[in-house]
Amino acid sequence: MSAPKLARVIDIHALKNACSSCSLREMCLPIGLSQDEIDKLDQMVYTRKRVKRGDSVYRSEEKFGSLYAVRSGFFKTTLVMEDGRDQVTGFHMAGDMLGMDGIGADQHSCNAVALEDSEVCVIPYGRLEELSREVYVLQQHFHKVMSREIVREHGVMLLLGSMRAEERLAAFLLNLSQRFTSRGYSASEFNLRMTREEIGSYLGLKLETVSRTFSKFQEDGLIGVQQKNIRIVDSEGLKSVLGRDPS
Amino acid sequence: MSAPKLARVIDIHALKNACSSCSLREMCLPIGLSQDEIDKLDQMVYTRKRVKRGDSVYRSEEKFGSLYAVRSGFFKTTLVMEDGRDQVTGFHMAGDMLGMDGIGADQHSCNAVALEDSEVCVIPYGRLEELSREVYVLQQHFHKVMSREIVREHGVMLLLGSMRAEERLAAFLLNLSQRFTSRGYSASEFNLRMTREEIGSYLGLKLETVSRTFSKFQEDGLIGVQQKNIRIVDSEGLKSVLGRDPS
DNA sequence: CGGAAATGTTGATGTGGATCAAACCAATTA
DNA sequence: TAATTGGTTTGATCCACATCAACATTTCCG
Repeated sequence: MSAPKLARVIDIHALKNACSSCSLREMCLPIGLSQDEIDKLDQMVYTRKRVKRGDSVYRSEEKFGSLYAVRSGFFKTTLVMEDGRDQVTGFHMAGDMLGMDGIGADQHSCNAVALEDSEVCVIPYGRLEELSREVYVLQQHFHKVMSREIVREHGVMLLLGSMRAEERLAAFLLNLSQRFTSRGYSASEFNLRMTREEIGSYLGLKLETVSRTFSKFQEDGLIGVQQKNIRIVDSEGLKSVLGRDPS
Repeated sequence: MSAPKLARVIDIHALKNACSSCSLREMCLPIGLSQDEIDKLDQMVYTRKRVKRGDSVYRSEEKFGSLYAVRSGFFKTTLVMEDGRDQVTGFHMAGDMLGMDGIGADQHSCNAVALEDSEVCVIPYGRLEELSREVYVLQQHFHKVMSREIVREHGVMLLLGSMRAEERLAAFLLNLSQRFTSRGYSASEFNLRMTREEIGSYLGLKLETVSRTFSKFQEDGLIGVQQKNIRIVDSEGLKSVLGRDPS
């Protein structure tokens, strides 16, 4: 009588951890894989890890061993200069992959910090390499994920190198909105998980400038701001902030 | 009498194009491969392409098909915004890999333009995928190359987001110097292949600021500048420009 | 060669965003 | 309910870099 019960417990546990039943499978590693192939993934991704707000998944200089797929929650990645200045290099949400910076030198080169209580799937890198030699679609997909990270960073470079404060913040909001949308959340209303200072650090601005610009957007009827809550009122207007000359 | 002659011509040609005899094999794809494996590479990299100064290897939106290893010469990669503003996202020299931005969306997302007459090895991406499924060391190496590109871009983000003009230029010069060194050229004297405007675009500065900062470094005895020729006089001094507060 | 175009330098002035400073607000904790 | 803490807003002022402008130098090419 107890054996079946135990079995069921294990089943439920397996189910909970499986890529095959993950709601993110369409935007995470399993994209395009057959059932067979996803089963292989399930064997590879055998750990889930909770990360409390403020804790990190990995830190700069730490030995690299695994990639991490964000299962739930919200992360920032940061770089720190010798003199202590630091910079946010990205914000990451469910379905995003973390840790690819570590492959090249076999140690991480940034910190991945949870901005709220979160959960990641641990993907042992050696296993991923193995499996992607066997499963073509997986190899292909993994390469795309890395490539897209490169392209994402290109975009940030453009933002930091060529845009004015208002453009940066507009681009930031539109990008967040788009990413929430593609995850099935509202495009027009969401909660920021990061502080003004973190936004500023990401955008190469000071927190006061971020705050002032939010206020200006609000006055101009583009958005509604109330602390961390953002409503996008006029998304076309926001878009038109990009690439319009200073006025 | 003519057969051997022809054969020799072909040999020389093959030799010229072969990864196995390439002087860059220690910093390009062949790193760590056995003779056997390099022979396979030779079959994959069967085209060389000359690119004249000003011409591009690929352009944004173009269909992606191959990666390119810089064999000789010097390149910049650039992004263009809708409104025409453009931004240099990198400078690339012998041994560097170009085109990885194209994998994710199957089309290139930047322009790769030769800053001097150059030569690239064409690496058909499908073949690279195939081969890296067979040859573990190649897979590993390719992943490292992509990862390092991510890390390089992190560095640029830090530079653009957190450094002042002098720091940016010092970091730029030190980086160039280091890359020339690792290719066997002088660490202390080299020729810039790009204009002040291109440097400025890369560093998020105007060309006038670049020019002024060069002059200042010269006055301070850190470098010697004569148009495109740069001599690094006091590399420790240059390093100390980084992360020192405005003075 | 010589003239035009591109590139680089330097000066004078302007400005977007940084810095400094003071409240304000929301969430905890006592 | 008050006190504390971390985050946000807003105003006043400052400065690093942009902009505008004039000129110098190099490169290109008929």
